[in-house]
Amino acid sequence: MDERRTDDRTDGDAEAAAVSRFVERFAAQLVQAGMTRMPARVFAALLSSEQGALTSAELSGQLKVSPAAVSGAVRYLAQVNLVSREREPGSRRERYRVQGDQWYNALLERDAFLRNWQTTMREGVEQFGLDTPQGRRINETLEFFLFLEKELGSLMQRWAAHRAEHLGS
Amino acid sequence: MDERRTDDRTDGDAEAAAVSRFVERFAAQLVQAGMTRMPARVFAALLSSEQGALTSAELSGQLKVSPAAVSGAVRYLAQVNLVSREREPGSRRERYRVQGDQWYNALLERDAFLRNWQTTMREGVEQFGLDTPQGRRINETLEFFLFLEKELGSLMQRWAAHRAEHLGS
DNA sequence: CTTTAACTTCACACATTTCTGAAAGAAGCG
DNA sequence: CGCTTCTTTCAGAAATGTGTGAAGTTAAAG
Repeated sequence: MDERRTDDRTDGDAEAAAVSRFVERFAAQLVQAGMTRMPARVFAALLSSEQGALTSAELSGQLKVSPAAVSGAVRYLAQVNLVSREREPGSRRERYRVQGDQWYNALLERDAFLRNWQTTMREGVEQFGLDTPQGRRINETLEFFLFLEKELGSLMQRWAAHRAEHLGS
Repeated sequence: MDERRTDDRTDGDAEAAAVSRFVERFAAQLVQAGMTRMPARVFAALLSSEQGALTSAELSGQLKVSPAAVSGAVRYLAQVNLVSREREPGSRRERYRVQGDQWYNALLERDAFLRNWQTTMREGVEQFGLDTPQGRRINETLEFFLFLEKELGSLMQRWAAHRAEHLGS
């Protein structure tokens, strides 16, 4: 173990820089996977925060972006259930928190995608008919999506079990 | 069954329009899932083609885009193993073909993603340490990715079995 | 070895996306 | 009930991405 966290707060700046490196690197990978930049950065920052929650001002400062940008990013993240909003009682400050079951939800959200794709494929099969090569090819894709939907359900159940066994929370 | 394929080639235009609708719709969904537009359109067109393969000129004409655009799209698709290039012997024409195991490969390609993410998460865990909430949170994410990698492997095996059983090819 | 057909590369124009600053909108506090 | 503080909305500037046309490259055919 090298220079990680020089005991609590001996050097806040270096610590902050290290956090920033991790945040930006993770965010970049999320972007690569299709997420837009600002939501990715906000999500990474929240995941790296001690409490798993930060205020708008904290995010704005840490990521060096305007409050408006944070607002937009949070709106998106809340919509896809990766982040929840908390009103701190007795203040107009709002805290944004990463969901404990973040990726779980993110994957489940893929189900909606799969449904849409299945619909499209079904229409394709109808249009071309199973007596054409195209029709059969598209039908196989449809079968794959159906298979995937079924499998992802049980996969997430196994994850929930695995998680409960290995980790307290 | 309504107006699908009025027996072979009675009305090529209407048929072409119907194909185009399917292609564009499917492409739009691929775009929504993160693929760039032109590769998505090319892939959808190939999937809907009778032979599962088209020449550059055919794609260019059908999608109403320049050869340059097709070239770029195909380069990408070949890179991610969704399409293979075939040289028609005795002609400078090239045919692009959808892989039979398209989605299979697309998913396997995700493995590379997972590895990268795992690396980043491991660094995060090291940086924060398991004695911090952040560290534990990031560690759980790492565990999830490890779990996912393992599960996806067996999932694809099951698909291969399922496919072999239900379909001839 | 030249011609010609097909594909590719590259610079640029157009379109889209993304973030900011300013103004308006909520919500506690005096 | 108005003041203050935080958040959101919106128009526009800046950055980014995407497809085209023209020139360049490769390879078959004469």
